[in-house]
This record gives sequence, C-alpha cells and structure tokens, in this order.
Amino acid sequence: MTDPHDLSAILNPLNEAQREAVTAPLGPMLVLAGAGSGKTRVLTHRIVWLIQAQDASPHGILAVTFTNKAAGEMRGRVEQLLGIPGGGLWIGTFHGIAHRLLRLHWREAGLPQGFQILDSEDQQRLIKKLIKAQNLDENRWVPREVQWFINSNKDEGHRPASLKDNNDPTRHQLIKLYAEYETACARAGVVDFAELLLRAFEVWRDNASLLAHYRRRFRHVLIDEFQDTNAIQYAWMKLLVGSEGYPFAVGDDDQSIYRWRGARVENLQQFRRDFPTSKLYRLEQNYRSTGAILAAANGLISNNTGRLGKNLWTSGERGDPIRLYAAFNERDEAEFVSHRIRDWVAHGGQRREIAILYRSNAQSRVFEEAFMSGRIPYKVYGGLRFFERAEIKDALAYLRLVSNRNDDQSFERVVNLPTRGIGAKSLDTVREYAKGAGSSLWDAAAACISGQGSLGPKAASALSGFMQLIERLAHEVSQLVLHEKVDHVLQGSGLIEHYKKDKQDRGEARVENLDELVSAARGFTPEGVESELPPLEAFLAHAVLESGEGQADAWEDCVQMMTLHTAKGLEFPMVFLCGMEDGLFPHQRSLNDIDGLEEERRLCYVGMTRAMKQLFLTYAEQRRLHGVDSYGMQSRFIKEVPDDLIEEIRPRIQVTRPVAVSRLRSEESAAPGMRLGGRVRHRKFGEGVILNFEGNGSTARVEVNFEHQGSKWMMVEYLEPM
DNA sequence: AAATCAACGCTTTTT
DNA sequence: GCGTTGATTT
Repeated sequence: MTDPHDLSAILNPLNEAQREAVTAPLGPMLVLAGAGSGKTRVLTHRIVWLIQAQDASPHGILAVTFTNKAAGEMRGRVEQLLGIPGGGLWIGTFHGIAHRLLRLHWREAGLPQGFQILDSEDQQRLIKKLIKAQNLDENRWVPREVQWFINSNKDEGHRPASLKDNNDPTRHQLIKLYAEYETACARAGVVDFAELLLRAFEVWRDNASLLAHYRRRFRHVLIDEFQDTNAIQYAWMKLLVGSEGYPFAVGDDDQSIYRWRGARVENLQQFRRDFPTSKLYRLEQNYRSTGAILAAANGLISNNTGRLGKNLWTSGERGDPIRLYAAFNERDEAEFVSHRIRDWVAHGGQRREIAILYRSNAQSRVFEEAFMSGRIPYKVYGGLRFFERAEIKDALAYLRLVSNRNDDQSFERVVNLPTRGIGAKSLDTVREYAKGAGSSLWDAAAACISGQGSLGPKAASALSGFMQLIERLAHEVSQLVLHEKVDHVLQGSGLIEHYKKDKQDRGEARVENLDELVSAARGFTPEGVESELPPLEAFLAHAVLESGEGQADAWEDCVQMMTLHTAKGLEFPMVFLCGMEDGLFPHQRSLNDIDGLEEERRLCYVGMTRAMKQLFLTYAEQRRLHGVDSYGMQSRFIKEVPDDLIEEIRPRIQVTRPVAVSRLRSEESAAPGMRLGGRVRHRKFGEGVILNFEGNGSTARVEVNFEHQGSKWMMVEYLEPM
C-alpha cells in the first residue's frame, strides 16, 4: 500500500511545466497544450493530485472529453494512478454526461422516462419525412441542409420560438420545419445528439435548485480538447462552474480542426475573459517528434494569424529530414509508399507503426489497391461503424418498437421489412390519419385497421399482422434476459431470413453482424445511470451513444490508413501525408476564405505532428479525380515548410509513364529543367506546372497550368525552369 | 416487389 | 469514376 500523501508517483514523471499545471492552486485554469506535450498526462495527474493532495472527493470531480475513446483512456489512467477503481468520478463525453443528467432528471427535463436517442441518420430520415409530409420540394429543401440548420441552431442554444425569420421566407420555412421536427421528436419520445446537450443545459438553467446541487457537487470541472467546444458546451460548462467552481480547460488552438461542425476556437480566449482570474499555462516541450519534424510543423503553422502563440521544442535529436516525393500520378504515389513500407519492414519495423494520412476518404482506394496487390496488410479507419450498419439499425428498430410502440422512426423503418405487403399507399393513409389525430403511427395504424380511414382489407390485414407480431414478440420476450430478448426478436422479425436471401456475400456478412449483435447484448453490462433503466432500454441507448469501433478486431500487424481528422490524438513512428496538392489539400472548398485555409493549415499541422521519427510528404502531378485526369500544383503547405528541412526524392526511372514524358525527357538537354510536372515561371503569367508537351527542339511547345491564369500552350523559350 | 436505369454529387466526423 | 439513390420498368 502506498502512502496516500506520497505524491512522488504523481509528480515525478512530470516535467516542470507539467508539474506547475498539475499542482497549480485551485482556481480557473487554462492549459495550452501543444501536440505531444503530455496533455492527457496533465489532465489525469491533475485529477489524482486533486484527490490525493487536496483531499477532493472523487465525487466532486467532473472530467469531460469529446470521444468515448478519450474518456475511456482518461478513466483507465486515473484508476491506474489511484490504484483503485475511480467510482464516483464522473468521466465521460459531453453527450454521455448530458445523457446521464437527463436520465436522472427526465421529469425536470420534460422527457419521457424511457426516451431514446436518435443518431444523425435517424434524424435525417425524420427530417426528410417531414419535408415530404409538407409537400415541399426536396430539391429546394435539402434534408441535409435542414438538418444542418436545426443542429447548428441547437448548438448555439436556439429554440424555434426564439428564432426570428427576418421576413425571409426561406428562413421562415426552416424555422417552421425545426418546430415541426421538435414536435415529432416529442411525440416519439426521442432526442437527437444536439438535443442532449441543449436539454442538459436548459434543465440546469431553468432549475435553480438542481443547478445549485450540481454546483455544490462538482467543484472541479476538467475539460479536454477545449478548442473543440461549441457554444452550448461552453455555456453548459460556464453554468456549472458559476463563480465558485474550478474549471480546468486544456486545449490547443493550433489543433482546432472542427470549426465546420460548430467548434469555436474563440472559446479559449472567451475563457480568459469570463474567468479573469484564470491562470494560463503552456506545455511546449514535445516528447513525440524529432527536431526536424517539429521545426517543419512550427514553420508551417507560423503562417496562421491570431494564434495564441506557442512554440514546440524537443530536447531530442534532429533526426531525418522531411522527405518529399513528387509522384507522376496517384498510382505512382501509392507504389512509392509501398516501397517505403517494405523497406521499413525489411529493417525490422512493424506495419502498425506506419500511418497513411490523407485529406479525404476517397484517396484510400488507390492505396488499398496497391497494398492488396503488394500483399501489404492494412486497415482503413472510418466508414460505417457497427451500430450504424443498416441491418443492425433494422434490428434495433424492432427492439425499439418492442420497447416503445410510439417510436415512429422505427415503425417506418421496419413496418414493411421484410416485405409483408404494406405498400406506400397504405402507409400514406396511416400517416395521414396520424397527422390528423396528432397520434403516433402505431396508434393511427390501429385506428385504420378498425375501420377508420380508408384502408383496403388486404392492407389492413397485413398491417394488423405486423402489429400482432410486435405485440407477440414483446410478450414473449418480457421474461427473458437481454441477449435472449435480442435473439428472439431477431428470429421472430424475419430479418435473418430476409438477409439470408440477400446476394451471397453481402447477405452473409449481414447475418454475421446480426449474430454479433446478440453477442454484444450478451456482453453488455449497464454502467452507472444505465442500470436505472430496464436492460433493453439501456442497451438501446448505449448502442446509439457508443456506436463503437468494431470492438473485437484481430490485432494483426497492419498499416494504418485514415483521414487527417481521424489521426488527431494518435502518433506513429512513420507517417505519410499523401495527396499534398492544392485543391486536394488544402481542399478546393477551403481555398477561398482565409479562415478555411487556416483550418486546413492546422489540419496539416496536426498531420505532421503525428510523426515520431519519419515524415513523408507525397503529391501527384497528375491525378484522376472524379473520373477525370487533372494536373495539380503541389500544396502551398509544402512551400511553407522551411526548405532546409526537406529532402526531395527523385522519381525512379522505371516507372511507367505517358509517352509524352519520355519525349520530353529527351528534350531535357535542349530545355534543361523542363519536364512534365516540372515548375516553370512565365514573365507575365507567373508560376505554373507543365502539363503536356509537343514538338521538339526550338519548335517545342508545352501546356502550362498557371497558378492564376489557368492552362495555356506556349513556346518553351518564354519559360524559365524553377 | 424486384430489377434495372438514370441522375447525382463529390471534404473533414463525433456523439 | 464510382457508389448511392430515386424513379421507372417488368
């Protein structure tokens, strides 16, 4: 047993800056933590320090993160340091904590006790349905955009009633849809993700005694990734902290990459204004990357304006230079990466130490093809997760209906799946009736069967069959344990049969996933507030909130492939930043406004700082994009890395390339430095890249893609190589 | 109700 | 160019 007041275990592993932050006197604190500077360590050690040095009760500490993964890691490390399970400690995601509060205070929040959660796909379906029900033109009222309107307003704390239409008919209609959406959610007893946060905020704002209780309880509020907080998360934090609490915010403005989904970097500065007594700490010593990598990242990010200011440094060695490879096309790029991976493995490295990072998911395909033919095991991150798969959502819809007949989304999803003769027309009748009666689809269906509304006898019997099925399942399942419930509903629903008929490959995988769902139910243990709910309801809520990476993935030694966004928070000995071309990265749609461009730059910064030992930047001079070949310029970000840090790798000769290239190659003596993809300068048009070539000697003409003027054909003599 | 076809659109993602 | 989706066909 360790002496509870021996703090050496907590403090010894820290550097001075970290120790200062961890042991800072109680009060509002903001920690600017650079990439790889030990941010999680400071957060976890602070928690333990509060408990062991300040005698804070674990009960009085709230720690909030954005992802379940981060929350899990934090809890694990705290428990490891404490040497005991950190029961009583509230560590969770914003949404998880909000969910917990709403389960505890569903009455005050005006929610039904068994409310369920809508994921974004469900939300979009519902919105689409509402738009259709209004007979609005779906081209004018795009569900995605309406969804964005609703969510961003919720993120900002706005209810439909508080929104002004400013005599703008479009806005007026959007607000109306928002209001209708709210009504529909209330009737079905469901809340979406943004609603969790807003509702949790409102329940405190509108219940003084409840708020007072939580203010008294949670004196210590620690928030991770503070630069990613949105308006409602910030407001919620501020409300809880009040004037007595001790907020401990950790973030990095240079790693703010989620502005597009409502994150407000400004919250870092706002924090300083709202808590004028707050102390600011900086963690700038990096333990992850070599000096060269850090210098490159610093050089890049220094091009951004309005930074809070931070310079990462390391006491480690400078290491290898950043390597830049100009590929002919995207396949050559992938080949190059493959070669480097083989070299790494041949020298004793592991594949899991390598990350391929790209701006957009579509870029993974070419790499996958190359790795597949090169027999290099890889894993692509991103894409659908387990609980988001169609068949799983179908199964969950059955379970939700069994649990709550008024869940209209689920009703619509499975009423005719597998097909049982309930067509669009019959459903219209039911919908119409529900609309008139202001009831759920289930109740409307019951009414229609019993002769109200115009439903054909055939449809009525089919519908009645479905409803009896659900009632029967609900009855049969009532005494079973969770996984038996799931299993039984799956069997009874006919979903398994339905998917077995599916085209071999796909259908098989789907049935396997459904089996996996039963296993997931078997392995499910409700935690904390979840145990207040019946197991099935707890399981359903859990499934939405933690749609989870496929839990059990055989840990084969794989090259890791993911987008730059996904890579945040991770580190790898060897990193490839691929597709470094203007238009791809920075992305075309971010080129126009300076804020967008700066966010792209931060994204690049995040990518570079993932690398521990080796960093490669690659780009393709020619890339097939959306089916057409295009010629790009190398990313402006490459030029923002100090020259002396970069070592350019010349393309290998044996690469198959267009005939024109070899023709141009033969002209190199006549026009030194002129090659396809080479950079040239024109007196009037500025800089560009050579796209194409014809003729030879003094009659040679080239097509040049100029940075600003577009592409033009011209004589070589007017160009100078760069 | 399945199958086939044309249209579309195409960053980034967590909860 | 590809995968998804909605509409139309049989």
